[in-house]
This record gives sequence, C-alpha cells and structure tokens, in this order.
Amino acid sequence: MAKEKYLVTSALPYANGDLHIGHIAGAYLPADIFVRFQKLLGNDVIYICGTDEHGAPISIKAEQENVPPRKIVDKYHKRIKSAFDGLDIQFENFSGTDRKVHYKLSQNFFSDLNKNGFIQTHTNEQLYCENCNRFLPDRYVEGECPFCHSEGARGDQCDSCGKLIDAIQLTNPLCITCRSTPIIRETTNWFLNLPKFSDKLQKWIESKTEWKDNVKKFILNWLKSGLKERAITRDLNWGIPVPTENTDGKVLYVWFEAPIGYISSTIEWSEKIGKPEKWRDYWFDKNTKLIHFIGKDNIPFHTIIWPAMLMGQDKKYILPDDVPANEYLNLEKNKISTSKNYAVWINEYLEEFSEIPLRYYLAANAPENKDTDFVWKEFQEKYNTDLANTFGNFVNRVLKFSDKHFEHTIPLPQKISNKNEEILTNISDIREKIKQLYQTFKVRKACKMIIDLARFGNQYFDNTIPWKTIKTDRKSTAEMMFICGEIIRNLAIVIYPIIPSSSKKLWKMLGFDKSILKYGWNGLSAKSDKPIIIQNIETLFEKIPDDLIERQVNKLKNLNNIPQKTSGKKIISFETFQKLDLRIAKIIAAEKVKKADKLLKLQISIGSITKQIIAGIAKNYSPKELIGKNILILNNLEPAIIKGEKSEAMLLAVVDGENLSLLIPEKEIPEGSKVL
RNA sequence: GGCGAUGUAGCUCAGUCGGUUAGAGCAUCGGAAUCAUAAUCCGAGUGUCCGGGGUUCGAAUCCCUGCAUCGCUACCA
Repeated sequence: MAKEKYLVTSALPYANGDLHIGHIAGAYLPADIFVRFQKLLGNDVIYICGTDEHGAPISIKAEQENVPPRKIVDKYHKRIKSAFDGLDIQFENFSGTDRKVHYKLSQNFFSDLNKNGFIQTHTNEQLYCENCNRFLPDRYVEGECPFCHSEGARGDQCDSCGKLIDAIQLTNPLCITCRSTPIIRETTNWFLNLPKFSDKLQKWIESKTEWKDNVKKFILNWLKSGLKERAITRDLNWGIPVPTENTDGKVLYVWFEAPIGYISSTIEWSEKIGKPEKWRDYWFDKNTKLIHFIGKDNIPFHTIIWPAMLMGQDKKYILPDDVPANEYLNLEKNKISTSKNYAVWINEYLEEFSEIPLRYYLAANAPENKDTDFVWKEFQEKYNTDLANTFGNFVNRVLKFSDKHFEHTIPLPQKISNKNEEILTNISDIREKIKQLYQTFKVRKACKMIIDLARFGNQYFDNTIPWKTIKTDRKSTAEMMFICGEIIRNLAIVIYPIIPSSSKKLWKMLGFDKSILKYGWNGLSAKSDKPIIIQNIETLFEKIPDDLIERQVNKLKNLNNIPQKTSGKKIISFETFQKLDLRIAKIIAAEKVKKADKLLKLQISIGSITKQIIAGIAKNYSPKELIGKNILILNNLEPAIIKGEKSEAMLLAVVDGENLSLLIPEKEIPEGSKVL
C-alpha cells in the first residue's frame, strides 16, 4: 500500500502570552492526535508550527517593559515550547516568524503578488505622533470612546461598550507611549485584492465536499457577501519590511506573513535534518495533503486569504486539503479571558498534573462541533472513571491474574472456540471503526469507542469467571486470557494518539520487542503469534484526589472579575427599572438621515428641553406624518453617534416583523410626563 | 434586523437513509462477585425528544412557524 503524505500545521501561537487549555483543545491537541495516528499507520507526516512574533501587541509590551521586542518574543517562545513539551505535543519543527528564512520568503510572497497584479496601494488618514515620530497603530492610541464616552478606549475597540472603533474617531486621542496628542496625517498602505480571487476560491471551496459543515457554511457566507480588499501593510517598526520603494517605517501586516510561517518553518526543518530541498517534496507535491488545525476565529484567514495568497504565487504551492476548525472551549460555564486571567494556564497546570488527564479530557470533550465546557469536577470524574477505573483496572486485573497463573505470560491458546473467534472479529471491527473516526477528526467518538472496548473487556472477564475456572479448566482459562490479552494489545495501540505516554508504558508491560510505532496500527491486524511475556506491572493511571481539584476550582473562584457568558435578559429589580427615565415627548421636526434608508432625524421637545433623536423608523413613517405626535422615549439613554448624527435619547416603538408602531398615549397628556 | 448553530433522562451527550418499546456514560438505588487500583459486573428506572402546526401508514429525524441559548454581522439606540 502506498504511503500517504501529510503536512499538518497548527495556528501559530502569538508570542506575547502563555498558552491555556482553550488553545490546546482547539488547535494543538487535535493536530497532535491526528499526526500520531498517521504515524501509527506508517504514513509520511510532518507536523509544523512556530510562534507568531511580530505586530503591535508585542511591540507595545516591549515598550512598556522597556526591552527590545526580541526579548519578549524569546521569553514566550520558550514558555510556549515548554508547555507543548509538557503536554507531549511534538512537532517536526517549531520555529518563529522573526527568523531570516521567514523574512525572505514573506517578502517573496509579497513581490509575487505585487508582480502578478494582486496588490495595490490606498491612501487614508491615520493618527501620527509627532513626538514619537511615527504613525500610531490602533492599539497605540487611547482616548474617549465616540459612542459611550468612557475614557481609555483603545484605537480599535472600546472595552467599556465593546464597539469597534476607527482610531481617528476617538475624542481626545493620546499616544499611549508619550501621552501627547497625535495629529491626523495621510499614509499609504498596500492592499491585497481579494475580489480578484473570488471565483477561483468559490470553485475551490465547493469542491471540498468532505469539509466540516460549520467551516464550509461559514466561508460560503463570507464569499456570498462579497470579498473586500484587505490592507497587508502597517505603519510599524516591528515586523518584516515591505520589499518595494518608499516603504520606510512600513512592515507586512502580521496576518499576512504569519501563515507563510508554515512554509518557512518547513524549510527550517529541511535544513536542520540536512536535506535542504526536502520541504519542496511537501509544498510542491500535489499528493501532499495539507491540513491546517485552527480555532474557529481563524477560518477566514485559512480558507480565503491564505489560499488566495498561495494562488497568487509564481510557484505552484499546494492549497489546504482540509481545515478542521474547532469551536471554543469555555471554562466552568464562562468564557476564557486572558486579560482577566480567567483561564487554566498550561504551565501552571503542569506543575500539579501530568499531561495525561488533560489530553484525555480535552479529547473526550473536544469542541468539535460546538462549544464545550471545561469543568474541573468533570475533568476529574472523566479521568478517574474512564481511564483509572475502567481501562486501568482492566489491564491490571488481567495482567496480574495471568502473571500469577501462567508463569508471567499471557499464553497462546491451543485452539480458539467459535464464540471467541467471533469476539476477535468483533474487536477487529471496532478497531476499524476507531481508525475511521481518527481519520475524519472525530476524536470524541474515538475516545468513547476505546473506553467501550475496555468496558467490554471487563464484562468478558466477569462473565467468564477465570478465578473459578482456573481451578478446574486451565486450558479454557488460558484461551480467555488470550482474548483479554488481545483486547489489551488493541487498546494500547488505539489509545496511543490520545495519551502516548500511557500507551508506551502499557506497551512496555506487555514486553513486545518492537516499539509501538514500529509495530503500528497494521501490526494489530495479525493475531499474536507468541505469548506475551509480562514485565513489571505498574499502575497505569493514578487517580486524581478530590482536594487537588478543589484547589483548582478555588483558584478560579477567587478571581474577582469572572467574565459573564450569559448576555440574555434577566429579571431586573424594581430599583433598576426606576433608573429608566421614560417620558412623553413631542416631535417638533423630522427629516431623513443622509445615506441611510431606515433612519430619521427627529427633534423632540420634553417640556422646556429639546433633543435630537436618530430612529430607525423611516420604512414605516414619513417625516411629515410624525410632526406633532406625542411619543414615548427613554430620556436618559447615553448619547451616541449614528451615521455621523448625534442621538440623545431613544424612541420606543413595538415591532412585529415588518410592522412597526409608535407608542402613543391613549389620552391627551402633556409632553415631559413620566412613566410610572 | 440579517446569517448560522444548538435545544433529547437529574448532569454530559449519542441517535445514520423517516421504520418496532428513544439510547450510552456519569450520578442515584438495589443486587452479584472477590482476579483486580473499593476497582468490576448485573438490574431498576425516570423522557411534553423546546412549543405549535403540517407531510406521511409511520416523525426526535423532513417542511413551516414560534420560543430560548450561543456565535458572527448590520444603517439597533
């Protein structure tokens, strides 16, 4: 059988912070499991990754800590790598994007796209700090939010109201490094012309019938709503210089160069193993299956932008074969939040646990089709019952029993009964199913089937009561031990991708002379042809005690700032209701808002005060018919700017589908009257 | 507002192409067993399959509609 060839990548982790369980569950563990599975099958597979090391957040952090960016990057590269090592996630190469190979290749990518007419420049206005002598990227600016007017809004987003902001909209902007007021200045940047790839992308994606539903639907929607040009350069010092003229102080945007890291890391690997041309066997061979493991936030980059970048090259790079994006992992019902330190950090985890329970729990509870929840108590129970009790105890009771009664072996039987033959066939069917599950990224189900197999082992053991038959019928007891041994041999291999270290430990107890990888999945298809010589029997899985789990739960509880996941409408107190200033107001003027077909600009009077309101009712009411009407408003809603117009209160109306009706008092009542 | 996803036992979820009495694990209760890490095995369950309509001999499954939750998004305010 011809070997299949796989090039597997996981999203490059950003080198300004540590890894937490969400990262692992989404992109790294599923990839590691897939890669290990392919290695068991004997296929040609390499797993490539590295840290993403450029961009504004890193350079800001560097300035804040008064160190060169390189220092930040080195620190986190190291910490991230050690987290992966601790979790037994093994790459063929783990590189970084601030290396020479990567610079050269990224610049080539830009040049090819430019030469082939896929890049053009646009000029727009940006904030410029005269004191620091540079354009300020979004996150280098803070100021007053133009929507909610809270202080300290960043140039890209306001943390207080969550709105996305264009930095030049900020009121009273300040440069975060020198606290001086920036000016507005024009700048030119380079844009990738995505619309040119639209048709090609559409066809390509439609051909991907086997892709996960959620991924495909998401992209087709994106394409349907039309692609836009995207800036691929930034005014920043920390990054890869733009390889063309008049580009001082401009670098390639991180999202543009980061995925190129998949290639440059492969090149680095080739050089390391002394075969500098080897990377071409993967990236230019259309038989290679390129698989990108990512979180769902990364779908557009890996299915639209990155393939477009590859299509626009002179060299014929392969395109992604599959992009099995995962959903998110929540933590104890809440969203993981790095900024609020609400997370389980891998490095911290590894101080108290081995990698085994986490790998198992995240595999069994992987967010494959929908968001899932990490619950410490569940983590403990899942591990203790599935692995320690069901799996571990089965192995232990079989090995101890056979060790004692059959001279430290699991013997070969002289003949096998029909019933037992049937069981062996059954086992091989299950193994085949598990194989299919791994191949199609369904690790949750694979976990379940594996534990089911261990459970079947226990049932078989109990039903055949060897502790009794050994006294009367040694032959048939030997035969049933053999069956149990076959189950264990299968278990050791099929669990390998998920918890390799336990699998190897078990393999050692079974005393096979070939390593588990050499023996491989195919070694399973043959029946054992010599007795298993049982080695030292060790406890395969130590149970996790309650107090250890309680400590973890308390760690999270002690945070004062737990992010809320639920945004739904809750019961509110009367006190809260009283905060609303609901009043009757008279419309004294009305006109359409320019460049908006649903919005009306209304002048209203509330007693002696007049205010302006922007209301989305133009489809249902004409300006004329509104004048003179008494309507209900929420008077003390925070002001906002809509389509450049100020809105100082909110008009209340009821809707039913297309139907919209103003709320008008049933009797004559003076304007300014309050709702009670 | 638009697009998408989800809703099944106390909890976590499976349920293929529409097909018998709707399943598994955990938790609970009862029992068996003593080879084993007090682990294991057997048995008992409990269901408005989110609500309402429809198609069909037959619907958890297909169609329509409503509700709830989540995500993305918009000219919500």
